[in-house]
Amino acid sequence: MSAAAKEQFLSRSTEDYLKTIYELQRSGEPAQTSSIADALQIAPPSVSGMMKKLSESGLVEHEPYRGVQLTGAGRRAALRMVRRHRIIETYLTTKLGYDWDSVHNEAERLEHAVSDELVERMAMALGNPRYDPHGAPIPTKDGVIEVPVYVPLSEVPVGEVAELSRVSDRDPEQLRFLASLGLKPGVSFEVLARQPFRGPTTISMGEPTKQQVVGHELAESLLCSVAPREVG
Amino acid sequence: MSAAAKEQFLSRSTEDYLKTIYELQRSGEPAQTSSIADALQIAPPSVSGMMKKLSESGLVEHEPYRGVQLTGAGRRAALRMVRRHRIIETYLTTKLGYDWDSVHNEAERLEHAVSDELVERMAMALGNPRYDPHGAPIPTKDGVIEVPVYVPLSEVPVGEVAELSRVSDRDPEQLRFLASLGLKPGVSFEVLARQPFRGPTTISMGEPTKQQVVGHELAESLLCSVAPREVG
DNA sequence: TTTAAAATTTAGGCCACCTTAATTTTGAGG
DNA sequence: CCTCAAAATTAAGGTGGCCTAAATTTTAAA
Repeated sequence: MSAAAKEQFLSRSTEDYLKTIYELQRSGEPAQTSSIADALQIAPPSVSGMMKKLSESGLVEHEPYRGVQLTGAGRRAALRMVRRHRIIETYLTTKLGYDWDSVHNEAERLEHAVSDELVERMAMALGNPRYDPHGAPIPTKDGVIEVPVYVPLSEVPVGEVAELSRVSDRDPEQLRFLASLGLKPGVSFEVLARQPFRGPTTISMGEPTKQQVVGHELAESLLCSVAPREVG
Repeated sequence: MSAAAKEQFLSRSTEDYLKTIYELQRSGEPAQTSSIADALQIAPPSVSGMMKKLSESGLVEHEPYRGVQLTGAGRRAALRMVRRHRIIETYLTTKLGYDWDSVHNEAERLEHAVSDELVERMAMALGNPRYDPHGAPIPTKDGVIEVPVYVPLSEVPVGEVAELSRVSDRDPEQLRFLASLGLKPGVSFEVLARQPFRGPTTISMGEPTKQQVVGHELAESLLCSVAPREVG
């Protein structure tokens, strides 16, 4: 009776915890209780309790006072949720006319209610997309996810040409603002200038070419791909 | 502060109870505890407990030992769920290639997770349909529902021409069987014969015309519209 | 009219998940 | 090495929603 055999039922709450841990743990470090509590808007003791249960279920490894890491099973379950979330976001924007700033909340609820079959049907209808509307990679059905290397706009060197690859889907207001600037994944631009002391970055983009000034905080959350320089 | 003002949050469980009561109460009679328990696959005492809570919330009127009836607010909430369910079923069959026998369970989960906005977007994408794939009328956004008069096939007089209007969405096997016979809402047929003692009904339908024999139990669940006879 | 069967409610308990308050562990600075 | 604030855990308690067993009410049949 292997661990893979018991494809257990996970509560909505458990699914949320796993997805959150996955996202916090992307840096490789164990996820801390307080970060999880923060992300889920829950009191820390609730997290402690749940961590004990999750580790008894073999979904995380919990070293008390140190944090948790997903096990293989936990990671698979988390990636399943991530796939659902991103497929749903893509479907809602592409097929039902949602704006990219309003899909996150809807997906947050739907991801717990859809069946695997529905997810795959949506993916099929979309032509198995690889990225969601915010530029985030969509894990495959078998839990494989691309791990791109991003550089925040705030760190793209002046003079460089880069492409905006990914933005956070969390803040609707920020997304509406980005849309108003024409800043969405896939857009190319050149970094013209950057002021020191966490100052704004100036870029040029679009057709006809236009200059934009982007504040430091916002620039930090705009993840870009820089064309890799030839190694000479 | 009118009762309509407090558009309260309803738990998933509450939504299920209200929808069930609505469906049981269609005859006009109060819904009985045991019927509700039966429909929701729940023990009767659990229902009693919930009835007390629902009546304290003003969603039902509970006369102990006699059953419950929806209040205005309860009925509105129930119809909202019915609309969701039927819009979702229609969307899944029309836009995502689901068969009519598999949409019920999916809708049963999704109806609790979708937002009003998503429901309306789906309805819009479908052109505001009036009936779901099983022929059931879809309530409007404001809670108005058509109440057609049906005659079960088992009671349509021999010699009559009628149209199949509605079938139950509950039993996937029955739905697959009906599909294999070509029996779906909208199909017209003539009743050729019926055996007594709850025997089968024979109908002719289709192009080219074909005869079908339908057992009594199945015939009871096939709701038909008979062209109203001229009053002469 | 009595009384057994059926339906319902009350009583008491369990589980999942959340809370606040108290306690323990950790690790940075003196 | 010691102190102490921050972080995490344990303890204790609440709510929602379900259960079973027992008590009660209704019903319908003898």
